Amino acid sequence: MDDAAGRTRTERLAAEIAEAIVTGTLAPGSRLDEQALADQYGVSRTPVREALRQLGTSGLVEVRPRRGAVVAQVTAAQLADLFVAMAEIEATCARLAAQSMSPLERRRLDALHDAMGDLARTDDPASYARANTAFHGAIYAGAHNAVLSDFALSLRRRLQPYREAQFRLEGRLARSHAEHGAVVAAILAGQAVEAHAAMLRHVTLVESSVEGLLAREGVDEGGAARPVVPGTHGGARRQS
Amino acid sequence: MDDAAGRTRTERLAAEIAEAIVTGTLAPGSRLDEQALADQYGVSRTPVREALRQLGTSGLVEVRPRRGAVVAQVTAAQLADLFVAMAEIEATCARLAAQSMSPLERRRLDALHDAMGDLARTDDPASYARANTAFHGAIYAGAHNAVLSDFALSLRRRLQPYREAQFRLEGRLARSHAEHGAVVAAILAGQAVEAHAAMLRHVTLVESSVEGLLAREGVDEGGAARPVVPGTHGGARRQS
DNA sequence: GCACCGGAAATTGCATGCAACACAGCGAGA
DNA sequence: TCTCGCTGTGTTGCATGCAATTTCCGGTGC
Repeated sequence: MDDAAGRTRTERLAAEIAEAIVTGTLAPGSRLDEQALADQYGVSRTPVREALRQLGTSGLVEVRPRRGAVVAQVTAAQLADLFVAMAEIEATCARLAAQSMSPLERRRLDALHDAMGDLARTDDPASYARANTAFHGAIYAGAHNAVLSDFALSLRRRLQPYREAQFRLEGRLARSHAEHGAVVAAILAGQAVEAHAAMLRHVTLVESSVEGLLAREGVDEGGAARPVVPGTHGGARRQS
Repeated sequence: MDDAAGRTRTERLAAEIAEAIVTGTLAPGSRLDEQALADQYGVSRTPVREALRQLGTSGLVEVRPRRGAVVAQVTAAQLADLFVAMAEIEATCARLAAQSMSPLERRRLDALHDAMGDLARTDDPASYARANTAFHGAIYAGAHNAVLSDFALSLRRRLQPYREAQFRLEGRLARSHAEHGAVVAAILAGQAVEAHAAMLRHVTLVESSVEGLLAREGVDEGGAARPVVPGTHGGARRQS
């Protein structure tokens, strides 16, 4: 368990806290008490503070000067912005990928897409979700632009709690795979405009699918300031 | 001078160091010694460390575990990535702005563009640069998407040292204004695709203009790992 | 009953101190 | 002469302690 691995405590803390937020263990809006976190992870407040600042700039937590940090509250409006931004960035990556992916990258993307077809047919949401991350990651990488791909990855992380549940929707896997098919076809053919459009459609559909889920969970979508709670994934343990 | 203004030392430090980097006072690659910065600003190492971490996540400085922080070195390849990303994001914002700007926002954008015409004709690079920031900011805001506009602003900040010089190029102001004209026309007409294309063209032209400048300053553009130094703007003072 | 105000507890912001690691310089051996 | 290892110095990482601010809570006046 002691995988120090050369990294510093601050880094490990940032990673662990981020993980806890992304997986839903730390619910949005919950207070991040420095001393409590320090006790919990067996360190002092200093590395905790640095980790929180770091997560603050990346948007996962909100640090209010002299008033402590909380897990970032995402309102419906902000969630919509995040999804729109995600869709646009992904679509841009897809367009660039269509223009600049190497033949090897294209073959690998095609193979990955094929493999996901099997997962969709056997209806294995967990495996599909993992492969889905790899699929989109391959397209980010194929854009050959570190800045865009970093941003896409960070957006994906921030949206993680909200998109996980949707793969369990009936038939979502098959539809997702079909949408991917359009993206892959356009990229393989080097059709930039089509790749952009196909990806934009795909991610927008994911968004509406998530919105449907949230609405079903009783989230008032019109309300502006009300925070959106992601679907509960496993026990949301709280520290006393 | 003591404008504490409720903000914490860490925040002010982060802002000041960022300013120093953006304006070129702190040259890329220069070491950021914690104790030296602490002495320079009359604080202890703790807020300096936190500020550096913060700037680290936003990409302005590079923090290497146990090896100190340096002002982010931007290689030619990374600079190209930054400009491509900037162009794509700006173009996306322009497309969204064309779709969703309010009539009031459109009128203001038009007025701003008109005012910049005068600045371009009287050839006032400093004022034009300020107005230019406002112009692009108006388009980010017009996209009505906080995530995209934040990202665009942060990219703009990171590229600031590299784009400042280009307004001094002969005739660049007039050309910039003409390119803006195409963007504004498309946005006012609600033509999303044209707005995207016009903005992409504009920012790409800025990029090639900057690349021309850098090449003239003797930067080996083919070399991968060699860092690019921005044009010197004023006295690059060093701390002893 | 409600708003306002003052004091105590809690929590953050920051300074300081110590230990661990990185890097430079020097000397011994091949 | 070159390489390797050792030691010393400087810097970073982290723990701890104190001061300042916020927040909570009870009391008072309206």
